[in-house]
Amino acid sequence: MGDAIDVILEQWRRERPDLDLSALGVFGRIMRLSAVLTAFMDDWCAAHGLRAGEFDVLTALRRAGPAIPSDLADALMMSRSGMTKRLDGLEAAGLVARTLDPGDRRSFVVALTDEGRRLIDSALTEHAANMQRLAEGLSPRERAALEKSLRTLLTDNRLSPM
Amino acid sequence: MGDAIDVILEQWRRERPDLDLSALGVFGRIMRLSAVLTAFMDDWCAAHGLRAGEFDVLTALRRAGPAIPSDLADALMMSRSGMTKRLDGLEAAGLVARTLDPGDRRSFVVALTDEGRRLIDSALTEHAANMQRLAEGLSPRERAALEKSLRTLLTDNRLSPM
DNA sequence: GGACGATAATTCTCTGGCGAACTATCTTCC
DNA sequence: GGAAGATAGTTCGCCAGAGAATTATCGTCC
Repeated sequence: MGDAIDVILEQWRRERPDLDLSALGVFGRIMRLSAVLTAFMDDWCAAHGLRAGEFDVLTALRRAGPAIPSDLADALMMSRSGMTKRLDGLEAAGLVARTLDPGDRRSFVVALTDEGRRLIDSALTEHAANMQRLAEGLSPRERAALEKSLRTLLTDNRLSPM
Repeated sequence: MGDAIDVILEQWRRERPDLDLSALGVFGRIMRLSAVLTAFMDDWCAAHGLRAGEFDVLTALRRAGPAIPSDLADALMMSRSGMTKRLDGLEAAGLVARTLDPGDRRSFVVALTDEGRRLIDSALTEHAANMQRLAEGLSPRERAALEKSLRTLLTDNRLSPM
């Protein structure tokens, strides 16, 4: 009835009973789920001829509309240089287009091409079904409570100081 | 009263009302929390003269005792070649030692050195306090429910097929 | 007991992403 | 209106980690 994290917590209880590492019951599982989800998305994207990072850019553009590279980088919590590379690849693949930003000559507006929009729209249907299926193990009630707790952790950000 | 994921869900509702992407309320937050936690650990480890990956190896050895590189790689869900590199660094830093495995001449037993053990034992105290503090926003009740739901997601693994 | 497939670790190569520099443009402030 | 700092995007160099290939050893099966 336990998972890998239960084993780890038990090991800590044995080796360092003086420490309370029980919070790893939450954060350890979050990290592991993230790793598992990442691996899943990598595979799934590869099967659709995309890299996971590219999929993220396409979905961001699809749901929020055209954006400048800096805002995309912020939204995806990554560096601007990394975003430059991703956009290079997506542009070479004909999935996005950089056009001049009329309001700021330092910048560009990135938008989906027709092909990019078609691709992401068709992939999204399957993606939604995948996500739905992954969450099936939880009752609606549990899912709501889970979301609420995760939002709490994200929101009151006790991470900054140290 | 919303976070970044609430915004994203609202955007999807507007742009693709035909799709049910509500499961992103769970998985999006898990991915974001993981990114935030990773950034936190990177900074904190750097302040202690370690890389986050090295910290993971040291804690694995500390709680589970000496192990061979393959098992360490599996436990940390990473490749063996990556583990070789990490161990090279840790060995050069004098924090772990590879000794011959008497039972299998293909392999080595990796163990903490005295210095490695001292380092990780002292870091762990602060680490436990950090984790404890990060979870403070949740009541014990909420935390238990959160752990249960996360364990469910980890355990009934609907990820494999496609 | 020898052949053959599995496993352990390493090396090599490749790649995605980060940070630091750099250029161009914008904004602000006197 | 011009100097000074901030911001946008890119380039460059670097690094951690993945995967393929390699070598050595183990385990198994006849």
